[in-house]
Amino acid sequence: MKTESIITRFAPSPTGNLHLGGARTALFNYLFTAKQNGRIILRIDDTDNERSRPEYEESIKSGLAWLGLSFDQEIKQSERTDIYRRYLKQLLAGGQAYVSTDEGGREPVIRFKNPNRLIRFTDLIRGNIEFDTSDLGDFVIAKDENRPLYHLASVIDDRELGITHIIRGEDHISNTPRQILITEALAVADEIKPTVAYAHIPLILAPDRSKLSKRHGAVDLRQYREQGYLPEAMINFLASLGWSAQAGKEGTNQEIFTLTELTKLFSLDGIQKSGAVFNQDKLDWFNREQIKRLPADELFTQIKNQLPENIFTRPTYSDERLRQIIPLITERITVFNDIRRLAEEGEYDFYFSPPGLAKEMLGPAKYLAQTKEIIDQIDKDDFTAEVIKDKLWDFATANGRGEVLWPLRVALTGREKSPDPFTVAAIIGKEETLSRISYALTL
RNA sequence: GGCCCUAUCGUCUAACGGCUAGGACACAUCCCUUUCACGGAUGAAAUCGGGGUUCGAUUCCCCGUAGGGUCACCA
Repeated sequence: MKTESIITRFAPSPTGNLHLGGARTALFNYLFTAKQNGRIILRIDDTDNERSRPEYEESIKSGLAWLGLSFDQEIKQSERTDIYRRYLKQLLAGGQAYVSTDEGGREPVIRFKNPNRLIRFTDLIRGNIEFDTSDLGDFVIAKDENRPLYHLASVIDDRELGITHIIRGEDHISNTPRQILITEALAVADEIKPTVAYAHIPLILAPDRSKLSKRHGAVDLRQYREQGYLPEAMINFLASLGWSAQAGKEGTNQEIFTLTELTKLFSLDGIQKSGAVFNQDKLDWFNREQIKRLPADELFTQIKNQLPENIFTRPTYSDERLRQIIPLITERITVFNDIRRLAEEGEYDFYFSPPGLAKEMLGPAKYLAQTKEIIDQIDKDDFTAEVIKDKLWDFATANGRGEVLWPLRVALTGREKSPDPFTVAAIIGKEETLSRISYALTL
C-alpha cells in the first residue's frame, strides 16, 4: 500500500550507459522510498536531442531491471515539451525570464532573470548550505520556448510530480541554488509552495580519489554484468559505498545484505559525507559471499550456462555429477565467468573423463599400488570422501602423506592443483578411481 | 582562480563529549590441508596540523592544510 507521502525520482540522462554512480543513486532513492512505502519515478532527462539516444535509455532501464530496482512510474522529458512551454511563457510574462538577443552573434536564448539573492537550504545529509547567487548571472534556461534546458525542465517536473525528496550526487550541490531560484519563480506564478528536500550523496571515487570516470577503467554497470557479477553483489557493494548499516543505535556488524534487508535497514542517517573509493577487492568479496547464498537451483543453472559444450559430451557427464561438484567450483571462483575460463583450461575435465597423465608429475609413486589395494577394500556403497580418507589416513601418515597422497591425487586428476583426492575419488566412484590408478601404475 | 563540499587503519566504515578507537576488505603469520581453494586463529595498520570550548575531545567552534566537486546554449 503506497502512502505516497514520499515521492522520489531517479533522473538519468540517456547519453551513456548506466554507470556505477548512477546505479548507486538509483539504489539509494529506491531504498529510501521503499523503506517508507513511497512512490519512485524514473524520469528520462532527454532534453538534449543531440546527445540522447534510445539505445542508452534501453541500456539504463535494463541495468536498473537487472539490479532489481523497479519504478512506479516512468516519464520522458522529450514528451513533455508542452508543459515546459506553458511554464516558460509564464516566466516570460512575469518578467522572471527574458529572451536574450545579445549573445555575441549566436542565436537568441531564454535567460532567467537572476534576483541575486542569498540562497540557503538544508541538505538532509550535509546540513545548512549557503550560496550567493549573484555570481551565477542570468543563466540560460531554454534555447527557445520549445527547447528547455536541464535546470528548467528538471524543476518543473519535480513540481508537477510532487517530488518530496531529491536524492542525487554531490556534484549537483552547486546546481541546487539555480534550481531553487527557478522553483521560487515558478511558485510566484502559480502559488504552489515548494517543499522539496535535498539529499546530496557523496561521489564514488577512483583510487586516486578523483571522480570515477571512464579513464579509470570499468565504470559501466554493464561491464560488471558481463563479467558475471551478481546483481545481489553489486547492490550490496554499492550500498556499502557511502552508507553504513552500522550507524545509529540499532547498528549491526552485518555486511552481507539482500535488497529486501537493505530496504528495511536503510536510513539517510547512515550516509557518509565524504566520497568513497571504489574497491574491486571488496566487490569481489561481496560476489563470492553472494554466490554462497544463491539457491541451489539458481546456482546450478548459472554454472551450467557457463560451461562449454564439450563438457556435456563427456562420457560421464550428468547433471547429477555436476550438482556434486558445484561446491568445489564455487569455492574457487570470484565471478561466474571464471567458470568458463577455468573449464577451457581443463580445470573440470577430470570430473567427467580420465585425465591425461604425465609420469613426471606423478613422481616415484612407490605406494600407489598399496593405496589401490586399500581403496579396493572399501565397499562400493560406502565410497564417500570421509570413508576413503578414514581408510587411507593411517597408511598415508605412516609413509609420509605427501608420498602417498600426491601420486593418488595426480592419478585421479592429472593436475597440479585440484580438490583433495578423497573428494575426487568419491565423486568419480570406486570403479573409475581404481581404473585411473591402474592406468597410472602402467606409466 | 571564485564558489561549495569533505577529512578515523591502504580501502569501506563504527564510536552522534566519556571502555584499550570496534568491524569488514586487502595484507602478514600460524592452524587445517604435504596441491589449489574453502575454513579457523592471530597480527600489523587510523582519528591531517594548530588553536580554542570542556573535568574530558575522533566527536563542538575557529584557522590552516590537503583532497574533491562545480563554474555550458550537457545533464
